Amino acid sequence: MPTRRPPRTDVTPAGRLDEARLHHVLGYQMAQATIVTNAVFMAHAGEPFGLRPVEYTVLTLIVENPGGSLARLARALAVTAPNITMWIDKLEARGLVRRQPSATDRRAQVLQATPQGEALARQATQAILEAERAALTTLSPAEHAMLVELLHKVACARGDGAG
Amino acid sequence: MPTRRPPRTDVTPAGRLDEARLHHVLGYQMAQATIVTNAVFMAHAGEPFGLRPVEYTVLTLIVENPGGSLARLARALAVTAPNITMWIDKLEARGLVRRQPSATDRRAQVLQATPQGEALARQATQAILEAERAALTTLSPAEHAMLVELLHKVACARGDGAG
DNA sequence: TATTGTTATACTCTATAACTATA
DNA sequence: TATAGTTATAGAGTATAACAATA
Repeated sequence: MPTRRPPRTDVTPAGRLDEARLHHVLGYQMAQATIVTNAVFMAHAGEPFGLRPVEYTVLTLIVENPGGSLARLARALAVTAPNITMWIDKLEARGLVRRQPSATDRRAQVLQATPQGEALARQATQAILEAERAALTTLSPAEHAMLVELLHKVACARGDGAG
Repeated sequence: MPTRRPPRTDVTPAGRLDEARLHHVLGYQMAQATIVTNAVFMAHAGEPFGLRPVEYTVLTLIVENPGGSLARLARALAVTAPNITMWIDKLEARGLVRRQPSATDRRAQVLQATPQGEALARQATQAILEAERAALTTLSPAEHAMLVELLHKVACARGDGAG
């Protein structure tokens, strides 16, 4: 007679550890899922294109919002001003984005992606979308789409007392 | 006549930036949502109980899996061995967990939470669950539960070619 | 030969403080 | 007085390499 094991539905994906109460903590599940999405990003976009997650996000937000300032970018990503300065420095040194003086506010700098930056962002996004779809066969297309929307709703809770 | 603004459904929660293509990148939405869950954790569990996110997770996994090894914990959290050693050092110095020699493997150390560690983990989990529920009024209870399950499915994709 | 755990070390990333310039 | 951006500096966190002990 084989050893009986109690049925388990709550386990960590890799470490085979119980997570009975932890299972319902959203922050914990976010961290565990981020392990997967980070690995997908690094393998299919980060390493091929030489981009860190933050660099990719910053670059793409600039591509999709030409003419934005560094301060607005810092708020969007919840990072500090010196931090954004550093990442823009790196992207500018690689010729992916450009700083230009704002026409309306002489304190501010306006950001714009170069043609190379736009091309890189487009290729990276394409690669990530395909890689995520391929990696997450555990989710149906409908579930995948629903997850994205639910996460967006969570993100929109920002400012409502969460941070 | 007021200035006309084009209707926008895809914007960053805080920075008011378009994210048309970025919107469908799961890793990006994960990062944005993590800003919220991290803030909730820090405000209601991290600062009150003096716990970093990793510390909370490590402690709770030990509470729910007494007798596990450091190596297994490292795999569960996808962190390196020296990293786990450091976090266990900190938790042990605070009297929250204990290391004990394994009875079956003389290389391994077995981890166990102290009564104080168990109490702290229980209180912290309670606080997080309540705080997340309170902060995410933008999600219905059903959506909240579904989000947790979808994230769990994503996390379970680990090892299937994602990392 | 692989695995467990530790130490030492370096690197990445982030945060804080102080500053200039402009609103 | 507040905001935009930069610089300098310190701190947190992580990774790598090398090692000892055991499987």
